[in-house]
Amino acid sequence: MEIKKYTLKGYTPKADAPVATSHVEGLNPAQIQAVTTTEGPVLVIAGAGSGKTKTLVHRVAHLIDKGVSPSSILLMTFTRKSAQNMLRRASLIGDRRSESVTGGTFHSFAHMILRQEGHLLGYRNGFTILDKSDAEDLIAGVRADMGAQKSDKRFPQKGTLADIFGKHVNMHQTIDQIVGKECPQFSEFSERIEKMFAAYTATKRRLNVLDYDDLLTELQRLLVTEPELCLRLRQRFRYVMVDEYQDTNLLQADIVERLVGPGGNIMVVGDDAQSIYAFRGADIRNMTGFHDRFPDAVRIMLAENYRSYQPILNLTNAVISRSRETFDKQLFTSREGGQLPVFVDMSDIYMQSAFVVQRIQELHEDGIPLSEMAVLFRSGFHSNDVELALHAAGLPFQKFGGFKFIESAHVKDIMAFLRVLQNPSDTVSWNRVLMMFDGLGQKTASDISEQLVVAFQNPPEPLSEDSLSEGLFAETMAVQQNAITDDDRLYQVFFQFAGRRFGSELLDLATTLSRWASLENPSLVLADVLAYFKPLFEKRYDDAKRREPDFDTLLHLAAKHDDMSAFVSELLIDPPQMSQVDTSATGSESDVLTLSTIHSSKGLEWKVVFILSLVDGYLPSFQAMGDMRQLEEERRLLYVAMTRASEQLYLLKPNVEAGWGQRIPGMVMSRPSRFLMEALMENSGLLERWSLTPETDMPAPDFADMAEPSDPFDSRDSGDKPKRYGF
DNA sequence: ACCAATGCTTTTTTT
DNA sequence: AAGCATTGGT
Repeated sequence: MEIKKYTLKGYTPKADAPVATSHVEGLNPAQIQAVTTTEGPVLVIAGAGSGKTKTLVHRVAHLIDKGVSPSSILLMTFTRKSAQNMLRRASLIGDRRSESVTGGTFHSFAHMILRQEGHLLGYRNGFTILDKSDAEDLIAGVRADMGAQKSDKRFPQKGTLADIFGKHVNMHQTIDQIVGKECPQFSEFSERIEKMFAAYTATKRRLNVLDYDDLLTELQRLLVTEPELCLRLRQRFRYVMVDEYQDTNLLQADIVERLVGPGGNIMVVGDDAQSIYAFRGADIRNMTGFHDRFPDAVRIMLAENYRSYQPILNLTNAVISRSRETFDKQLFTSREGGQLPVFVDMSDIYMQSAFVVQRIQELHEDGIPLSEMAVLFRSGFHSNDVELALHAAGLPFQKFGGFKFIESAHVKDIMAFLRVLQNPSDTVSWNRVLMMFDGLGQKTASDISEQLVVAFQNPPEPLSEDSLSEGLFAETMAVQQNAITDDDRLYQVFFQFAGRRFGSELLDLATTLSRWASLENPSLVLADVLAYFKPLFEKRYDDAKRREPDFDTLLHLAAKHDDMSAFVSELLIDPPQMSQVDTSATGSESDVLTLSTIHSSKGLEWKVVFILSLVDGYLPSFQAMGDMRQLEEERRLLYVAMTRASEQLYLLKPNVEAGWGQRIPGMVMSRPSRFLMEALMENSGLLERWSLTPETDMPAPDFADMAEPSDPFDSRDSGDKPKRYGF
């Protein structure tokens, strides 16, 4: 008889009685050492699937069990979601106190501190966060102000400038060094670029905005310039743990070091073989040089794999062992059996989609839930065709990575309204809002927003400084300068434009904004904003119908917050990573397939994993070819993807037309990823090859020209019979 | 001078 | 799908 599950809403179990047994049961010796070495610096090298999360979870529980206050534990993870997951798990084996552990990303932690202490650096209360494209817009403004013509191809574009600035702050190198290394063709401009960086930084201050990198640099500045605060934080967070340490950059390591202080308790966990974020400044020396920073660090290695069957590990080990760098661990497992990873080549991506759909349906019918299967790929758009096929087949899925909905233009429009409420000096958002009106373009918009900045930085009735204590003064100023309610500064500025085509709309906007500012609840404000925005929206986007469902998504997110500013900033700092959901088939979200970029799949696992388009040019990607270090990162990317699988791994290689790219148009990429080829040089038996046969009796495509003779994929020397696979 | 519509190109990966 | 440059309209 089947037992139906029934969830009691609003009911959470009482805290378990304190467990007498220690939190080391079911752990191996290395894991136990990691859990129980609580004092001093500890470096844990944790291979893929080695129970890293479990170890961290047990360590939190163990610390609390020992009497450490949960509020003195800080857990830094890659996404806030994974921090929450861990703490939830810790509460299951320990007690609910672990839920009050502080956990999150570097950025969210920095944000939290800056909201509390940012005034020490001169930030006003409602500072807003610039995402990448906002930052680029602002940089474009600076670039123009400093006399670079837009069309001046010889001077770096705004995106390039943003990259240079980002690397400069994250990698502890001068702009000149970065330019020389990353884009030597711009070397002659490095002085001007440096000046622009200074101007950009000054502008952000003036506008009371921070970009992503500022969250980190400003936290660092705070720790340096406010020794008292630094000490206070050290005393508060006595036990610091950092997950995915291989993907941190020098700036983050510096923050950790200051936060921990000499003699502090720090555990970092990472895997040098899974470092995949060097492109944004991650530096593996944080791990390899950990001993130099913390000379008495204890080093622990977790190499036993509890996730995958041996045949999968054999292949992943072969892939990573060809790396230029040396990794001193080979994963092993005691999980017996398991099937060989499967390699399938196809004539095109449509065949690939058909295979994915059909195989998933079969496995699903065999009883594997969709939630235990994932389709992984290098870049967001690689899954486009598979998505169509899944939709047509009625298979529900969710997609992670690639384009995020928070970045789409219409969502940014909506958020711009909320952001000017929070920070009336945010000209980037003002420009977005203002340009929605007919007859109001870039020039007028930036004129108006510049006036607004001035107006809001000079309150109509300045307070006399000596009448108030210093602290109270700062606080009052902050409130004054951010209040859009009950003052006529908006009207004063907008009124100058009353005669223009958009004049009446502007005055209406001022009234509307004041009304919103008086509402507290994010859901209420958002609902009102959406109603106001809708006519503008429909005029602006000819595909408005397709975009409109996002209104509901946004309302849904707003409902989770009761504070406006928390809603606005968290959407940027901790964006919902899901970029697309298709549950049209079932209407429910209980059992859905995962599609994900490899980057977003980090730390997760599935029984069955498909890796799409394992073709040279996609993985490794074209852009990475020609640079040894980037190429090695691509290899590790493949390693990460393959080690997500616990039971079945399917490697798919369609021929791909390089339609749009830098490369020769019409070129067909048909060679399997070089990393696979290399891995199979010594032992081609690590894989099983399937060949696909169309249901109709069409002649099989000819792959003979795809491979060179020495190629392990050459069908001429594959002795075993290819498996027939019908469509 | 400024705005808006059009047509071309460009697409890694993410906090 | 969004950015960029061009062009035509006010």
